[in-house]
Amino acid sequence: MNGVFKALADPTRVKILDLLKKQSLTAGEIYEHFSMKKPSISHHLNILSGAQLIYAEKKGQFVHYHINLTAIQDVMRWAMKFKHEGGEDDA
Amino acid sequence: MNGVFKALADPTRVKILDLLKKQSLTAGEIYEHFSMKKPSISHHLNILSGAQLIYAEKKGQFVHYHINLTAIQDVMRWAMKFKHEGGEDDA
DNA sequence: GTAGTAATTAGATAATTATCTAATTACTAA
DNA sequence: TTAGTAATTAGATAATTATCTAATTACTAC
Repeated sequence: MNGVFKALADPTRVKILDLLKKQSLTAGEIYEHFSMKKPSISHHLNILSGAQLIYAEKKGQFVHYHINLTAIQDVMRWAMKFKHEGGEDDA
Repeated sequence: MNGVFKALADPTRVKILDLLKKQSLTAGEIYEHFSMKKPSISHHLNILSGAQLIYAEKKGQFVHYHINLTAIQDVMRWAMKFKHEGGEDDA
């Protein structure tokens, strides 16, 4: 989970996730939504991929990025487990 | 949410939350579970407080820290909303 | 008040991370 | 095979963050 939280700790990356949950996009299309340079976007995409929050699919010279909701579900389960199975003294 | 994710992005802080979900502890008691120095723990407690993940209660010369499950619930809702109300094209 | 303990604040340093420019890889199309 | 486009990698720099020591604040008890 640490990689996921680290990935989510940057607003640029959360914004990328918000874009990708609406529709899959190429690296270039993602880039268009930001004011930073392409290599910086690549860097963020790389961190998101590392955390399994997105995955890449190469098509010709384009790289399409897709959301991976499994990782989001992991966050949900982490929070749920924390909240409900949290402070038992006698497990 | 960004403050919360930033707070969760450090393993020490998540471990503190794990301790506090079992029971409330003083700063000193929390400190005992780690190998780093007290001011570093203070720093982490401060970040967790800032993210509303914990809150402090001063009692004499001790400061008792308590978990705040509301912030955890916010994480849960964020993930749930992301997952389920996510990619509508026509809202 | 003075000594002792709990905790934080201040200030410095080291480690990490975000961003940039320049160079490179991979593919497309004439 | 050369020119053009998409994307990443390499390497440098700036900003942020984690940690430390030293100093300070706040409280307790004699």
